[in-house]
Amino acid sequence: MSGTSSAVGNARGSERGSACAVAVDVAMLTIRDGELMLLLVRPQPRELRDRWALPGRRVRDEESLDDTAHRALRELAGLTAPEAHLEQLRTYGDPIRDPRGRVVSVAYLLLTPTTDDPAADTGAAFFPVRTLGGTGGAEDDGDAPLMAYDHDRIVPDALERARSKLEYTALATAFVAEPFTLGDLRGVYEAVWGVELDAANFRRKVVSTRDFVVPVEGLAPPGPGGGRPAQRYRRGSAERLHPAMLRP
Amino acid sequence: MSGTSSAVGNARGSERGSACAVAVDVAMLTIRDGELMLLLVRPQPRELRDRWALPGRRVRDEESLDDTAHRALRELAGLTAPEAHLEQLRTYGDPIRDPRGRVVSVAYLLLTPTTDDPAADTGAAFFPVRTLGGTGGAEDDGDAPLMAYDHDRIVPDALERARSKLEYTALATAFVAEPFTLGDLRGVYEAVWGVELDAANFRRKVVSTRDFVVPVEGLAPPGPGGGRPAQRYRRGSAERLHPAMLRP
DNA sequence: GCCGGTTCTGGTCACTGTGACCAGAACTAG
DNA sequence: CTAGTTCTGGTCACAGTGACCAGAACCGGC
Repeated sequence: MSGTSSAVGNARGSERGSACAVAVDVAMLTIRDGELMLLLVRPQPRELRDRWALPGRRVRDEESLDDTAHRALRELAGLTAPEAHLEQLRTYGDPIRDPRGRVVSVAYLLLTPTTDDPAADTGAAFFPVRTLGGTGGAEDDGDAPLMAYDHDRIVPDALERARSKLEYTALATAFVAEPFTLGDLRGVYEAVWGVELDAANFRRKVVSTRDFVVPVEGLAPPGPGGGRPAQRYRRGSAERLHPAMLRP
Repeated sequence: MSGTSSAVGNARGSERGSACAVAVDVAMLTIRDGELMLLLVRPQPRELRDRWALPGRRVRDEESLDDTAHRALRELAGLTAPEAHLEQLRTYGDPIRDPRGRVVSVAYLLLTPTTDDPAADTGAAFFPVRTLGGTGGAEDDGDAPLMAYDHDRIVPDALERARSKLEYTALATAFVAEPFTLGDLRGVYEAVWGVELDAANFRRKVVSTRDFVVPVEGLAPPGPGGGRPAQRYRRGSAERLHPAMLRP
């Protein structure tokens, strides 16, 4: 960023850098009904109206990249995600992407507890990741939503990032609202990884990791179907898991 | 990248995206005499001539980001790194960085076996990472080279990426030329992590990881001071380490 | 040739963390 | 009350690791 590169200094004149457009695309993940969901919007170009895309906006002069990410969600889906975890995924900069000119896109990953539905007039919607195809899910079937641009390359990267970060960081807590139970947290891992975990072993691991979660007053009532009431927890201060919790 | 973001579609006119400059900065790491080294160059702006910077160039219209990274090395240090591992680190895009205008910089990490010295007329040089300060090295002393722009934020990120990637990938082999010995490979870990490893345990771990390294014909002669000749190896096809080799 | 120092290679042993599994606690639904 | 559910706590066998030891194969100096 800033200061970027010695090239800038020398030149403006002598260096042949073009003024590419810079955009931010956001892969917003959340969990609904035990399923990992991704937010998609309708691209604005006429010829792409039958496809889906990650919400994305051009970066403004005075705006940080993180701010652009939040603005994209607000403007294109009517959503705000103040509690969310936002991190850069990577930057996609192939010269040949959009015939109308070069746009370098900084992709972001956003993890958040279940939020409101997208504003109806935006046409945005949450899709179960399982149905997207080519994402490691079970149903790589044909009726996956068709993606615009190169977003079918960004989405798998975002999912892989989220899945691997759950292994060695305490980021799973970004998906649940406080207070939560260990069952809620286990549900996060199961939804993101698409596997079933042993409740007892999961509990042992989480509780034995210092400051991963801290118990708070009170018990959570069982869901429909019964079960013993569960201890409530809130996020702890730990950021990394040592050793990692590897997916099966 | 491409296709970047629905924003592009709608607008060009209606969307208020500015045409930021896009640059690539490269953190080139290699190992010399058992020490981890970072390539730095002299910034071109007059007022920054007493500082050091990562080699960086503006991205050209027709050029991929990866190509820009290689060109920066070639033009600013006279170096080519065909065998190297090149990966994106992250993108630095704070609005306030260079007073002359906004430049979004895509930082790259490049790992390579020991190469030639930089071309003398470029003023580029390799610095022991240990002497850079604030990088987890032992000597965070005052006479660390002064960095230009925000490159003092990029460098620690690059080092942390390299250190953590050695834990869970087979990337250490990117630092050694083939054929190599397990002692060479152990030297990579020791240089990057700044620790000493037990030779026997390291050997057990590496050899037991399928396709991490594969033995080749012949023994490497001992260095000065003696020692038993060592088996030669080449890189295997494995990319990830299961389970990870954690730094002590 | 001998001897200490070096590195490489192969082995043992105790300990940690994990997966598989079991069982009781505490609830819901019928 | 009973069957089914989830939560919580426990055992056991096993894999991987760190610490350590010892022999193999080389060097240099005496």
